[in-house]
Amino acid sequence: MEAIYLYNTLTRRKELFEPIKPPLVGLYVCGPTVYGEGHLGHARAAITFDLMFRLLTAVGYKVRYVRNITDVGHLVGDADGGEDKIAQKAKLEELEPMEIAHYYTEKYHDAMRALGVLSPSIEPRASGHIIEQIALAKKILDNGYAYVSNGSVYFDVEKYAAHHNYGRLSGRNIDDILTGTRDLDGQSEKHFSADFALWKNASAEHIMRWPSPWGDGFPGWHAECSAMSAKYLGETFDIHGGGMDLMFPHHECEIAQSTAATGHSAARYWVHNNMITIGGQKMGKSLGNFITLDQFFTGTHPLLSKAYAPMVIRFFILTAHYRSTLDFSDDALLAAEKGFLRLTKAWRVLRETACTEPVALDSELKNKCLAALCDDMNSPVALSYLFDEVGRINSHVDGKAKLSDAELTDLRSVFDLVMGEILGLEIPVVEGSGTLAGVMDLVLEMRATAKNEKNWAVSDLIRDRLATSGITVKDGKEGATWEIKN
RNA sequence: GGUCUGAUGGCCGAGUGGCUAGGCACAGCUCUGCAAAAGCUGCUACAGCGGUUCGAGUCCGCUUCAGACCUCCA
Repeated sequence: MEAIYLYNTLTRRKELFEPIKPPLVGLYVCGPTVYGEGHLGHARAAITFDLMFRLLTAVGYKVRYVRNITDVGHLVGDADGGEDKIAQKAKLEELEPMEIAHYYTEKYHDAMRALGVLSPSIEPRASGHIIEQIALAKKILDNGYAYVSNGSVYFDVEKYAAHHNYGRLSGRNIDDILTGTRDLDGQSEKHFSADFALWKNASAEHIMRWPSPWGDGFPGWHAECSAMSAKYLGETFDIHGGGMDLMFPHHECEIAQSTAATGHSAARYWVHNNMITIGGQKMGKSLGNFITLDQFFTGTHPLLSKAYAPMVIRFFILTAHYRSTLDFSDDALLAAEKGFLRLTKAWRVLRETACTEPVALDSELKNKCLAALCDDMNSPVALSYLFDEVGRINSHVDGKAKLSDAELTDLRSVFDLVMGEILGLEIPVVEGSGTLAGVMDLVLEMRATAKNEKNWAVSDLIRDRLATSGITVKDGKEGATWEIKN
């Protein structure tokens, strides 16, 4: 099995990945809070860990990939009167909270499918695990790391910090956290503002509520991931992933919760993807500078010159390493689209000319690509190796430098494996079948006749009119071919 | 203010001290009736200043600039 190296946020260095019980791997990733449209940032997180899921699987691991849906418990503000995001939106639109959650969950799934993101092994919802979250809060209470206050349960950060290292994931100093947060107004339910809710008392008008030993309420945001990861992956598991912006407080609190409940932290490797920026600034809800995935797919945003195929978005994201910020611009996307088209054209050639039988290969190209991917998922480098082959493939098509059958087969299996199986890219569908294909055959035949008669006026007219309709004619050595420009 | 990251050619973006990442754009050439497509060739950058080293984009220090987190955020 290929050795995989991953950058572990916990140790701030690249480490050899060693699962607890090979070949099993437990992977937990924070999914979306379903109260709004998905944007490019959601795509990046999903694609990053989709790549991890695919890579681990491809090298032989048996992965249980758990990615949650947060449909309750995510507070708008940390103030004591903080309202649940989904409940707030529901009130605004006079909908049942679950209608909101359902609507955006469906939209999220649609977008993920389009982006080639595989469905995880389990996709648990926070609202379906209230019992587990109550149990977690109880256990932490029993262990003395939480307190009940006015029907809510809060995690006692100061007490926890006295025995454990609170802040080790995010590199935060507990003294700074505590001294900086002692000045609470007397109204607060919390002892310190750094304390966070494990369970939240629901006020009379609050629409999302469940019974608990402390009265009606709802679970705190951080509790769900600890509860669900423990339920499906066990008290300790291999990898926990998520966006860098979740490092603090969310992931820090998760570690504290698990440690307070079980005596040890749950995940061994913490992996964080970086942000998408726009004009050098983080793309995000709070800044209001995000572009939704629907807008990309339809081209309906002032910053977009056109619609982009989901696969182009995926390719664009994979051209950067997951731990670097990736700056979005229409120009960058345009460039990515052209590059992607060039790469997939070569891939299509391989699909059409090379033998379909899978071969056991140990080619240099495959090894190079796998080595790059296994080195902390360096997708841009793997792609650069594939690009190196495009010239050879095109020369072969031009008849300038023939590739042997063995070479073609080898190239095809590497492209299928690396581009398809691991990077999850797909060749865009060309509607070159059925009625249209028949008509095009006829049109190109007529044009060929005109060309033979040196009737350039007619042949050029055909070509130009087709171009107006979005069809590009390309004259090759063995006759003309066509494709739909997208 | 605290903590942490980063600064690479026209643009995007890799680079684990030692020969050219790659893509897009651009220029020239080949092919072609013309064009498109494709191929070939060219384009050698690492914020600034010091230091370590036989050798630094890559390590160390300082400076400048940018960003992230410290509230919700993928």
